[in-house]
Amino acid sequence: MAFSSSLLTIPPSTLHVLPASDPPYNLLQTHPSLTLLSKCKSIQNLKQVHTHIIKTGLHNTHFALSKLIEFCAVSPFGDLSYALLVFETVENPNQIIWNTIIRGYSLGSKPLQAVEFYVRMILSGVEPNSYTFPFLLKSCAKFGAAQEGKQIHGHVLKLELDSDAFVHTSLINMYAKNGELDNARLVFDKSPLRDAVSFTALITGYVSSGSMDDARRLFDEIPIRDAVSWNAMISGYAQSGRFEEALVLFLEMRKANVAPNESTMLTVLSACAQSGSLDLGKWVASWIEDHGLSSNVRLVNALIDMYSKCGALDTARGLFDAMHQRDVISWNVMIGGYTHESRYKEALALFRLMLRLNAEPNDVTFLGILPACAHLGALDLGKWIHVYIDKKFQSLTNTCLRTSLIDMYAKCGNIEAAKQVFDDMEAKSLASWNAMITGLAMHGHANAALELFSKMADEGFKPDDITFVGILSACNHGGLVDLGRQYFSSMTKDYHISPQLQHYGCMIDLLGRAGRFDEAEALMKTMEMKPDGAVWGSLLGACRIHRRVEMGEFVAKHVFELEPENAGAHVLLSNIYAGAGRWDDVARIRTRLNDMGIKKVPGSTSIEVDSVVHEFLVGDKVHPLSKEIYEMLREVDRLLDMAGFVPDTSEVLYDMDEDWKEGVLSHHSEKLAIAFGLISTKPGTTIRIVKNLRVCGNCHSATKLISKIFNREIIARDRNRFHHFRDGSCSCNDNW
DNA sequence: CTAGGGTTAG
Repeated sequence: MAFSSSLLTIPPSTLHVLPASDPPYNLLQTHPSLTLLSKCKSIQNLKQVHTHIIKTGLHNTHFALSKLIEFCAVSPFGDLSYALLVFETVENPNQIIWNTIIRGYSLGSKPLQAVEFYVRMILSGVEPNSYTFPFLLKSCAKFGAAQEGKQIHGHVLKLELDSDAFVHTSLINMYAKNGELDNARLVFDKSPLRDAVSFTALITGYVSSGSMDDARRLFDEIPIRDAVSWNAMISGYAQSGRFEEALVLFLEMRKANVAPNESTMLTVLSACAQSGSLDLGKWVASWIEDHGLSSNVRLVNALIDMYSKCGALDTARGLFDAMHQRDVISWNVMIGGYTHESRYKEALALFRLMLRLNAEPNDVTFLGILPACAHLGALDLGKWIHVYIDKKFQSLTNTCLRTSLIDMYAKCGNIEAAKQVFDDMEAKSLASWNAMITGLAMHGHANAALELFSKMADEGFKPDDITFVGILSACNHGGLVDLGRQYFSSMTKDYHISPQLQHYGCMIDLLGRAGRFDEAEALMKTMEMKPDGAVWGSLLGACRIHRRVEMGEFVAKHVFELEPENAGAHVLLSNIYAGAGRWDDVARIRTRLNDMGIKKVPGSTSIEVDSVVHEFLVGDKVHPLSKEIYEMLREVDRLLDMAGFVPDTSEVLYDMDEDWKEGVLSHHSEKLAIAFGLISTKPGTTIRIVKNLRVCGNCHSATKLISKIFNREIIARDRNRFHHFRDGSCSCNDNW
């Protein structure tokens, strides 16, 4: 504490205040120097006015000096240190001048200096008054200075100022902000002063401590509610996730004929956004227009956010494009909207526009844009952002941002870079550990993931359900059946985490792959929830690996029941039939798929070259370098053929979609992307591709060979995991 | 010269 708190226990002296010796008030008030004061926009302006005041002899008046000090201390264009310089020149400053300096401190970043100044005021013999305490108490509230606040409360009582409405409310607010709700309540209950303002101060205390029901009881007692009281309650509900109640209260506010203001609408729009209440959101939009607030940046930002979260992204973009002025939040909201709706390419495009317009991105921008990089595999852009963050946010140890970088690097295939960021982090969060463990799991580094898990415990972190999804998927991708079982049981027994669908999914996938169908089935029977399509689907995949036709039929029935449109499952079943040479059944499925009009999600593969993401569909001929790509493809096939590669046609049904008719196996999107990578990057460069579906067996075998023939490391992400192809083999050990 | 709220992005 910078001041001795014993000073505060000095009873306030009763020295009288110096009588004012100023010329008549109205003469001064209209003095040109003082009119100029209010027009000052910088400290330079202000110094000129000060000079003028001195020249005209006004500096001998308390009034002019107090006005000057007030401006310096309170105005956003002022300067508190200048106010102090002027203060020191004042002979016997009066109460107003002392109060103004205290007020100035209460607004600044070191509000406790207000208390130091207050002590100085008392020691100089000037008695604090009803104006002094609101500033002082605000300082204590701002700084969380509970002890000082209590002592100051004592002074208030001694001076019998607790009957002043302003002081009274300030006391309630101070206690409420310092988390001493009981004291706040005591002050409130003891006084007959019960206006909307003091009610609201206490309500806000309850709201911020999460006691919405206490807040509501008080709110219902307020004799006359003003907009601020309504806003406090509405935002309280919104912040505690009770959006419906927030919106209902807003409607009641309308019924009570209390005019909403900008704050009300910001809160309401946020609640609409989070609860998907598009209709009410639209109503607010017209309210904003009717009130001539269409160029209010904050309101329009909130509208954009509401529209994009309610699924009307293009309406949001229309508003965004029409804005004359935007701030960083406008950007961020729009980018976040695209990311949220999985429109990653548009998110990146908007980010590029942002940079072109010289708008400065901030941490929130990157939290929106890094997941988009991660999804698209845009490693170059991700790296650029990493450099940017290191340059601009060096001093800032933003754990979220670092974690987002780990996730981006891992999902873009650069697990080494992810590890580097992780190791360099000063303050790790549970999310950071989870991102790293999940990343290692995706890359098939099962043992590294498990090692990190034990290290995590050593450093005092408690794993959560997400950690275990990572751990179990590590075991799964590494084919570690025994360890998988152990971790699964440890999760419930040692960590008391009840398994969710994802955990069961990992385990059943793991057991199925290992051919432990009985055990997988037994585990499914213990599930307290119904297995979803993904769980049955992974079992179906296991049936394909182990050529279990009958069980495959049984399992597929369950998948079709849950997800009749799941084309992937139909394809899997047909592959199972194809594996058994049951071509009639293969044809039957093909017909059924056509009859049902089920469209297979088209396979697409993207590859980033020179910071541009190129996307390929099967048989794609729209790329500007299409001719060269297909030339390379022919060369690839020729070399594969020479190396004795025999295409595996057992999964040929992958090609059954109408659009795929012309696409033979060799024109799968991953092959196109690899061919493009081969012609557009220097020899020896690692090729990184991202596929939206699972890699087909044929492409997997072909890619292994390509990595050897062309001496390239090829890192491929499919919808489940990573494959590192190198020198003719793959990191997944053909287990995927 | 004073008190209560809201701050849309994550």
